[in-house]
Amino acid sequence: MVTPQSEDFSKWYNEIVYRADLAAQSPVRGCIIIKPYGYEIWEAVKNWLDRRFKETGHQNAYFPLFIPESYLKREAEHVEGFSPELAVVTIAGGKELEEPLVVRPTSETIIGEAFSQWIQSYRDLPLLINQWANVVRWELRTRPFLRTTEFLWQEGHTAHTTEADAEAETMQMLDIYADFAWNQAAMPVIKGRKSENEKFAGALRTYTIEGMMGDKKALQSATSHNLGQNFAKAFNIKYLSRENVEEYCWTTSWGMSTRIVGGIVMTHGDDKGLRLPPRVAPIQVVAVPIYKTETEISAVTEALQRIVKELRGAGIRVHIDDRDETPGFKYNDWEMRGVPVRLEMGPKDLEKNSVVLARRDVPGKEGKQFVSQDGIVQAVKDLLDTIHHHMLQQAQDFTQSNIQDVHSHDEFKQVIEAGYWARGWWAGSNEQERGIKEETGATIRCFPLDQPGGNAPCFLTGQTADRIALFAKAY
RNA sequence: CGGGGCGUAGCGCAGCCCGGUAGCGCGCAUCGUUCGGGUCGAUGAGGUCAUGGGUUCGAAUCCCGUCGCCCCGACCA
Repeated sequence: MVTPQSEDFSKWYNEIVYRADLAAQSPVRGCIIIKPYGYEIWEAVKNWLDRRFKETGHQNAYFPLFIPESYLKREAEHVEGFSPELAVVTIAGGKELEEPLVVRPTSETIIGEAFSQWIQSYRDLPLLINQWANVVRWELRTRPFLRTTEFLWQEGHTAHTTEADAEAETMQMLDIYADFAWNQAAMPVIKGRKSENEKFAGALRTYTIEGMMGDKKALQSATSHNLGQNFAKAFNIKYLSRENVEEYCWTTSWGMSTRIVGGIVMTHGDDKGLRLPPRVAPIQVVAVPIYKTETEISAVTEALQRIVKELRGAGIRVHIDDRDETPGFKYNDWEMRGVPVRLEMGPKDLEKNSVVLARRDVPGKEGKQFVSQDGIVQAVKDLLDTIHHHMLQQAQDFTQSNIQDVHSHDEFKQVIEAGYWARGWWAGSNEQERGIKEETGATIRCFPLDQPGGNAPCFLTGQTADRIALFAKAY
């Protein structure tokens, strides 16, 4: 049995990560071993995103893990933002290095340097590059997947001729992330813009998708930055325009990381374990044969093999659990590991030409149904789809019912104190935003892109505000 | 960096106060049994007790130091 979410969410999360076999602790502080089952979820993320990146004209490349320390310093805000969490190599090959190398915390700088050489003319633009990589940030507090010292991600880096083009790229990638979250991971994230305090170090504007986890804390699930000309100026990324004038590029960067695996766990998991959204689940259907005698074993196995072959032929990811354990043990085991559909087949099914399909998202008898073996492929496909939508709907209901509108400072404090997200008109300063954080622990998660429009008084200052902000405690 | 906890079998822990040469549960292996919601039994394998030093005839246990990891905060994807 796992610690119930209601008792200690954090403890629940840790237990799930290890017991569902997603990851293991490593000998290195803050670093985890991503085990095959967890890595397969990441591969699902990766494969989907990679396809979308390529469809939208991006190409993959790979840049060095090490970055000359001086590069980081070329963009003032950037170095200030990242220097506290850098790992720096000062000795290599038994000798002290002339210039220390930082292990990349992100690659704007070294890619910016490359871009400055690659780009000469407006004909070279837009330049659309992505890299799949590991990065290192020496965070003070780590948690499996959500914040590890080393993590995997993709970082897109692009250069454009105009601010409008850069902004369009930034939004396009944000939309792809949101598409992934909603339609693959069944996470109803909210798209929005970061406040000045929360934006990426060195960016002009940062956009984010924010998701509500099972404990109502917010998780920044991906970000997309319009870097303006900040990095172009710092790294001399210039092009010659059609009019033969030298101009600075407008650049963007955007990323999603292995953090999303933690987000999936915390969005969907329950007290029986993990619940994986079907489209990212490494195993979509686990087949459990049921039998008593030798004759039954061969009969059931044979029929099951046939069904599984059919399902696999249709592109469904099926695993047969033929371990020498009792069915009950297997049910619990696969529920812990979050497999969306369990297919049971036993002697009774052979007689009736049926199988049992059990849904992970609907507990107990209610989620079980007998289905004819004829048309099993379509039935399973439909069921996986139904499960996806049901999980999305559940998460959406949960998110919506835990966001409260606030109109005054007192109301705000109560709402945050009670663990909800607060939504309210905001015209406060950066200072006042920091004050709120100090006072309640909540930060502006974003200014949602979806705004009501018009004006209303700021809940804190009473001044006329032209936009609403979402506040929450965050991971 | 502040606060707390923990290092003993693959995992989770007991033993330590009151020194005498290591034990329980799970897991693992083999055999049998069971099998539509965590079967049951038998046998067996597996440990430099984190590490350095000290006290002692004798240290997992007492004393001093070191290292590491985890959890809670501040920093952050």
